[in-house]
Amino acid sequence: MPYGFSMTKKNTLKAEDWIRGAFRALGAGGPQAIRVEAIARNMKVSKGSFYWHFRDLGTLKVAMLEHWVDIATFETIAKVAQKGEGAYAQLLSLIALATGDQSADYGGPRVEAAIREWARTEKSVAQIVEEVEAARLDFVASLFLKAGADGEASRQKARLLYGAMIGLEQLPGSEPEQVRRDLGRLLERLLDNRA
Amino acid sequence: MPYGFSMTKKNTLKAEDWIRGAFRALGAGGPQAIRVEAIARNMKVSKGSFYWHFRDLGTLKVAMLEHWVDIATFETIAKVAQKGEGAYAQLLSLIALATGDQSADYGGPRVEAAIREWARTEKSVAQIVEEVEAARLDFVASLFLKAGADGEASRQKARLLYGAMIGLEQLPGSEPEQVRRDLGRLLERLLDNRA
DNA sequence: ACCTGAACACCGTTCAAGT
DNA sequence: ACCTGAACACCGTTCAAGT
Repeated sequence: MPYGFSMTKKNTLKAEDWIRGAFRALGAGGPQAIRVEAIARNMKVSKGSFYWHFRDLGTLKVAMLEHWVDIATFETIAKVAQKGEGAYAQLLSLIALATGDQSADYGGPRVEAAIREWARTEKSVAQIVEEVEAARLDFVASLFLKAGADGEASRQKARLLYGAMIGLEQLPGSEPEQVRRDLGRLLERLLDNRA
Repeated sequence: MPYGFSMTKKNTLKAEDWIRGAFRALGAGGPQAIRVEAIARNMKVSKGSFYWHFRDLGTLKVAMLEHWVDIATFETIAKVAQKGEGAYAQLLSLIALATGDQSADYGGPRVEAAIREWARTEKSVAQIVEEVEAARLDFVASLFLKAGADGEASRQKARLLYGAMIGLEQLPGSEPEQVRRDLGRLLERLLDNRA
């Protein structure tokens, strides 16, 4: 059995498994669904287990946000940057990363929306989201720059593309493929140096 | 017995008594101290009583904020406006109202600070506080206008006085009389039309 | 090392029953 | 009309005891 799929493996958890479980709860039920007891129930484990891995609920939340910052910003940026096939291909793969992976453990549109909702009610979270957003915009702008736009135009195009990503994902009933197609079209318009 | 002081009266409460109890909790323990059980304990009454007066905790919170808007804005403004002894006296009585009444049931610096803290974590509250702040600034500016300042200067002076009120009150260990004296001095400088 | 299970001290909400 | 008291279904946290 070469690839260790998910063969029910062992039943001992790591802190990361709790973080994964917490993200599932966040994506499914929003920020206030991050509760020790409920997550434990879903993981079919006693809540006492949680306290072996974390000091308390606050620590888990901080860990979640750190994780999210890494995955949702740096790791994604790194993945796209490593493709190194030119700006257009990189922008396309960014769109794919941002719209896909609904089943992803730590991310995907559902978690993104939940974190935005979280930020609406907790200022510490709002601050983190703001920073992530700035980093993402900078990165997208850098790709447009590489594609030939000048400084100001690249930031403008980045805002349009990124704004559309957020907005389209939050449109009720928008399917991932639809969103990806729309974003692809927008991207073409933005790269098309007319107007 | 002409004046009904607080002769332990009867023991039947009204919705308003719960609101008063909730404000005491807010002033003493901050926004997250607004809990049915804890307030009931302090009022020496069963928490079941609460549910005769309010549908749920959320309803109480909404009622508190409505009350606060009335008291902290319109009622104060009305009180000051009715003095009608000229702008200077009105500004002084505004300062007295804003700095005094630490023991007030629904207001005073302590509650003001707690509500500001509440606004930091709940956006609906933040919005209300913003509106109240705008109304207060408008009113203070109107007094400076009446005192002879022109439009822009009156708004500037209003911001300075109101900002100082908030800031001085939050200074750790600042006594009400000290704050009132400082604000009085600032007021003189602001009315003094040099500079 | 990792987890269970029970315990503790809280919550909000409901509701029959009392006055 | 207003309140009590108990009940229910939750919480977070701790900790001895198990493996």
